[in-house]
Amino acid sequence: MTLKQLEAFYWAATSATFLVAAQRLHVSQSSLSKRIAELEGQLRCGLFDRGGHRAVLTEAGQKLLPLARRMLGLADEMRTQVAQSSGLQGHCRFGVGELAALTWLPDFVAFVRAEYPDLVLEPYVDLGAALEQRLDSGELDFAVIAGYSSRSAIASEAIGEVRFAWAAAPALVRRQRSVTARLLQETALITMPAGAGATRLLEHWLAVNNLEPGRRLTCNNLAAIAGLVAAGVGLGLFPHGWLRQMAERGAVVELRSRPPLPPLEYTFQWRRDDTRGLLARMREAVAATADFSKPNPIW
Amino acid sequence: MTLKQLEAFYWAATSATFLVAAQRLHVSQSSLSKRIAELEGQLRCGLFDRGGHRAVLTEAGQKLLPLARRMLGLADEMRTQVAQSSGLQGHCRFGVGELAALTWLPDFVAFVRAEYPDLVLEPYVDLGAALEQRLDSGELDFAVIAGYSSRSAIASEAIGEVRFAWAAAPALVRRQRSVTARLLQETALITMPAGAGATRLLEHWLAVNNLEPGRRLTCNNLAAIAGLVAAGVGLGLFPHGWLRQMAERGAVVELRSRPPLPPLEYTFQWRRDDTRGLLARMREAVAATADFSKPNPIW
DNA sequence: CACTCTTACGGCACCCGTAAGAATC
DNA sequence: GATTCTTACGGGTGCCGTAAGAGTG
Repeated sequence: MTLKQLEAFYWAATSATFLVAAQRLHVSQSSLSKRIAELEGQLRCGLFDRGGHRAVLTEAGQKLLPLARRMLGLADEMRTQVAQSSGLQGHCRFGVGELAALTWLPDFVAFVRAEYPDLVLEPYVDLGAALEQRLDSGELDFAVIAGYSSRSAIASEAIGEVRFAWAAAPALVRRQRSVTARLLQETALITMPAGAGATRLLEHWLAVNNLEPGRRLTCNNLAAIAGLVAAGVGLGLFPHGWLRQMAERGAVVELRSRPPLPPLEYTFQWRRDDTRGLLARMREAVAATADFSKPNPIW
Repeated sequence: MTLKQLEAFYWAATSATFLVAAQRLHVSQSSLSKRIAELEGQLRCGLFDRGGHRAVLTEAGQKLLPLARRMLGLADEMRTQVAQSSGLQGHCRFGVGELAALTWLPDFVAFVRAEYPDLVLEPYVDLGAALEQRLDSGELDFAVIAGYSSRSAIASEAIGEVRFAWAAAPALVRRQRSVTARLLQETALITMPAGAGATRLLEHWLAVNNLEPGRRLTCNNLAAIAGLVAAGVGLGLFPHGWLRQMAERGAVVELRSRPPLPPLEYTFQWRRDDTRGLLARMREAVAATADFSKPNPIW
């Protein structure tokens, strides 16, 4: 019996498929399968029922799972308590919403690289809904996205909030500086796809205020949206701090709306059953760098 | 980091020397040393201070030790709770006093082999005092010997008692059937070496009753002593049940003493810091077979 | 047919044991 | 010099990844 086997078992048991678990551990799916088979041989009892389409834990496997979890937790504790390399090591795969990817991500990566030089970060950018699903399936260690998760297996903790403001090209709105029903009707509204936090926020605001935009244009890339807005294609929605920088260059002007958009709450989300010390450290690191409104330095 | 490394560290830390730990794990001392060095490399911190003659735990090592203990305990738990081979496996090295080796040992080995077919037993026969020392140094997992240990690191639990009786060749005592001061003076007293449980019991009895034997003859082999007694060389001391069988064949006769010899208490002894499930099982097995008075079947 | 897991197999890396070396008492 | 631990070095085993196979929905 080896730690590798137990690690393979743990991730296989808590991931959607063996393949997902294998990718997480950075081994081939074949290796992971063999590690588990080896463990089953050692314990002389099946841990997975391979009858169906996907392998599912047997009774013995379910008994073993908490033990394996404690075991890996102990291994973690050894590394952090004893190792004088006070840092974490290994890989950490996490999800980031598009907006956070363009504002907060560089700070976060820099912070973690300074704090834990031996930890390899693997950010994955996608919509919040997709990230939640990947979190649930075991592909990600954590995610930083807008709103709270509705899945019971996923825990969410508020980490910060972002204030959004409307933006448009100066030529589009001339001297107008507020969002009116008529403006919305006459111009396109450029947003992230449904499922993105900012879009959910916007939809809610529109419904509550009984407004409807004339044309909708969605794009899954916030930087592209900024370009579209600056080009006068339509109205956009951007974090406050970011928008200010764009406005200073005269690329866009900021518009006010009545009522103003509520702030969008960002949360740190992780699997409730994942008790590794890594997560507590990452939560701290996220909180320490939580400024989602900051303009991206490349702009 | 592997379980083998942690196992090596644990036994090295709790044994007198690396060599003892290596013998316990059935690997070469070189391998054990390298496993530990490897672990130190993984944790990036020294666990042993090799400055002196023997390696001694550093502060980090002392912090790691309880974690390693819990880890190995968990591994044990996995094997016993999950494995359908309901039994223990691996090696178990234990100490037995000479007397118990000739009476109780065969029963015990048979019992354990039936109950735990995958467990390899390695009995080591010696005097109680020597066994205690080996227990302390980490060479033995447990010992079954007379009396309680005085070492603080060793725990003792009463397991059973043995009643002794005097024996002599019929020709030596003629019609006399009791041990008198005169008989003791005139004939030799054949005992196990000092340090054996029965001998300690006897010394105490002699001192309390203010008696002194004429000649002493010690032998470290109880079977040999039986032969000597049967040959009329002197008086001997044997477990009650065993003596009865010898007496039935007419080889010896049983003598009574006033006051009679008190029973000799046998204990199961183990290292207080050894919390493996193996030990609890072995304690049960010892208790289940605790008949130290039974005649040896080979007689 | 797409997906998931297992089996076969060649290659490389790691770990073991023997034996010699360094250091302590 | 005896003991304890480390280092050097061949040899074998075990593990990995690629690729093909078997079974399910």
